[in-house]
Amino acid sequence: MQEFATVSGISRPTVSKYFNDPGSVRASTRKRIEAALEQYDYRPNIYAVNQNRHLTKNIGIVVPYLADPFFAEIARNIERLCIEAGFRPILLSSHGDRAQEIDNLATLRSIKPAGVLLAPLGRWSDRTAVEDFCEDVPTILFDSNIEGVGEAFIGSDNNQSIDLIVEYLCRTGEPPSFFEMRNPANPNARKRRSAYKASMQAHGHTAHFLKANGEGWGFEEIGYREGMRMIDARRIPSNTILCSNDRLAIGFLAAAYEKGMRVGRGPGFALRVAGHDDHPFSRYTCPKLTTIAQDYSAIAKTSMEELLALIGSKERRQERLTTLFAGDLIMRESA
Amino acid sequence: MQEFATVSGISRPTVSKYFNDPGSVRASTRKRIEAALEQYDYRPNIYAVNQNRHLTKNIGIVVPYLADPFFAEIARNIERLCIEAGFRPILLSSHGDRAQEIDNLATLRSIKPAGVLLAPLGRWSDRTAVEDFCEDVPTILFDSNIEGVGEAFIGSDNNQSIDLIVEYLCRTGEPPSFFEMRNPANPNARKRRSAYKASMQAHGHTAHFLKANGEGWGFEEIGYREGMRMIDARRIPSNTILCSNDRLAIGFLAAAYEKGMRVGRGPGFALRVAGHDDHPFSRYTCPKLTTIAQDYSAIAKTSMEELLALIGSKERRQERLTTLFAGDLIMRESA
DNA sequence: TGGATAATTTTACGCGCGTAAAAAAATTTA
DNA sequence: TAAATTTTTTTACGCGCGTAAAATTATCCA
Repeated sequence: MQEFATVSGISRPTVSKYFNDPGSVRASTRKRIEAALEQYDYRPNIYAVNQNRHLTKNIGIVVPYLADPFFAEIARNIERLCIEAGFRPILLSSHGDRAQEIDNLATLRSIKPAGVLLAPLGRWSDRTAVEDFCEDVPTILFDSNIEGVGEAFIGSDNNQSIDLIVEYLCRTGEPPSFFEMRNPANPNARKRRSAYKASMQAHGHTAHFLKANGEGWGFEEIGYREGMRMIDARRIPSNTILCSNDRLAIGFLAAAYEKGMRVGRGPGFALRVAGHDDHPFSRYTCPKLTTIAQDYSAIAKTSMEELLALIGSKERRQERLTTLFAGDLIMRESA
Repeated sequence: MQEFATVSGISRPTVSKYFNDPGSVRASTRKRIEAALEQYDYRPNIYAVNQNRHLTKNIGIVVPYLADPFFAEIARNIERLCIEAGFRPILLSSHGDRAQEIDNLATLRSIKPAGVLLAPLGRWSDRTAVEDFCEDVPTILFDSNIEGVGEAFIGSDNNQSIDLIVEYLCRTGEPPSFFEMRNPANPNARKRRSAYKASMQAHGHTAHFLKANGEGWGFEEIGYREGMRMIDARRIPSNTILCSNDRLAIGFLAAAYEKGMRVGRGPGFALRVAGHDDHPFSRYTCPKLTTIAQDYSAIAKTSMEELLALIGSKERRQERLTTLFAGDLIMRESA
């Protein structure tokens, strides 16, 4: 930097100021620096910069499972917003694994990020570890809530969205059974379960659950395997099935196809199947999946804004903020 | 570190040595340090460390499109191997965008990584930018080859795999037409095209191409839209279709389903459809997709090994190495 | 037990930059 | 044009660590 400052005819501290905030130097000096910059293409050493800045310009992003295109998409949104705000995103995936999530938080700690956007594993998360982390680093939770942890939570309004699709299904055919994991790791899954139950009651029907055995994040496989089992066992009392998420639905649709059950609405169809999330693949299932679209663009935007506000204010929130976005019904052929 | 060294009764340089390589200090001192470590949980400042180490312990990983589960999976494999080797993986996605790829390389430059594993966009890559980068940073290409760029390329043997599936399809039914992008961005796609042509000739058939219009990385959408168009136009001369990759096949299958064409082998089926890559979703299509499984575990492993060797040797390779792995035929219901 | 060898300590410098304080210069305002 | 204000320069220190060289200590082997 000394060299570069010399050749551009500016003092080093001024050049340093420029890189921290180009607007903080006079317009004429800024021009001179930028002119020199094109000639010599110097760039500050990121490690030296971060060592001396107490607050880095890094923002950590943690998602529970990056191989799920849903999270890949939302992460991409957040990354973009992050860069636009002048920060450097550090994307980490927990790969559905508790230990990996803890590792990721440790990694982020060492990075000394200005803030973190965390979509936790949920029930599998080490609550204490996450809590400790949130004590030290300004963190905002998204997608999956852990009550009381982090400065804020931004997610979807499962009550609204489930009621929306239950109402639709009831209005246009038999009331749906609810296909879900027996022991869902994701808090959303449990919210959706109770939302389904409440919604069914509100519409004067009794809830019926189809519980899939299995652990882990291989939802398609579980949906397929357990779907096969249930169809074989004739355990399905309704011709309408609402799946807790699209990935389960994708597996279930594969099972229904293999069993020769025609999925769709209207006469000639044996089954209606609906999902939740508007997974990127849900428009290429057979038939295309009727589902709920989460507003992940809004979730990404709000999460980022909230985090930037938190970073800017330099102090923590008094009360924890919860923001839920409504989902949209995406009507396709499956229900 | 000085403080920590004092309380653990060791000198700072020795502690520094320990963190660079725990095996480089005497067993007794190692024990003392580790004991103190549990009490005081000190950790070296990563920025100060990287500033002073000429070679950081970072390894950059760039994939062209992380929302594609195929790349998410291979990235996860590489990340794991990276950590096991004592390095820190930095995962970046180019999101199918040329400018983003250039950005990613710039980001990696600033990180001063020990080495980089790069799966380039292919035809869309800025060859000069990638070349310049590879001059400065030890880089190994995987998945997509750019001839002459990087120290090595590790990928799949498209000639072998395409011949394998063409042979299978010819042996068990009508010889396949080849469904592909008209202007494929991916070098593999072009290799597969010529491999298909050669294989068909070798089996005494003439090649026939179904060329899909469209740009970008939305292969499912393109496969669906163009599949619909071709089926409508009755442009498909064979009852067997080999798709250049699984994502196109997923879209095509959705089109076939919607058009009421039963896909599968044997009597009663209108169409056979095969893919390539063993995409994570290919086992949940309707019907399940017959395809070629790339050995991405081997690709990940070899790429990593090659890079570590490169980093270890401190000098570049004399001649560029190319390693191709054979694919396996995955027989499912679609063909 | 006495060297030979290996490991550690002491001392010191440098990495590339942020940043504070005082002095100097440039710009704006009256 | 002189004074007030803003910006830049000069000077200097510190961040937390890697690492080199010489001196010291610990360990090993015969």
